[in-house]
Amino acid sequence: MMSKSENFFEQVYQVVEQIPYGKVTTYGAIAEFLGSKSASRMVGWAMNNAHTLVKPVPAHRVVNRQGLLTGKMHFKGQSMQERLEAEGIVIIDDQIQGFESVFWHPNTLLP
DNA sequence: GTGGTGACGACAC
DNA sequence: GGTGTCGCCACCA
Repeated sequence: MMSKSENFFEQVYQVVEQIPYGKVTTYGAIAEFLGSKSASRMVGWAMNNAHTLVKPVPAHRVVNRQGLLTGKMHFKGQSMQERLEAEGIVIIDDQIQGFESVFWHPNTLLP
């Protein structure tokens, strides 16, 4: 059968792609949704691997628990901040303003 | 097969 | 209250 390892990453990609426009989520929230809240590092690593995916993943909508654009350095072309601002999100000093207002929980996918 | 690393988070001191 | 350390799981050398 298929490797279970892909399931974890697959879940991360699925959740990230389901992030609605103008909303953002955190690594910890995704990790928690997957069942391992402490596996936030794995979520970040999944984003790194998402780079190799054929399917586009809005990784720019994923920030750390503080609402800081920690992974912006990994983005090519336009900055991560520009993309978020284009969605109506206000960012000052790499920090999302009203982070709680734009914070989207993966749990929203559940009924 | 082992060790080190990583776009983080929470806890201990 | 800031700093330091561990934990989590998967990938690379």
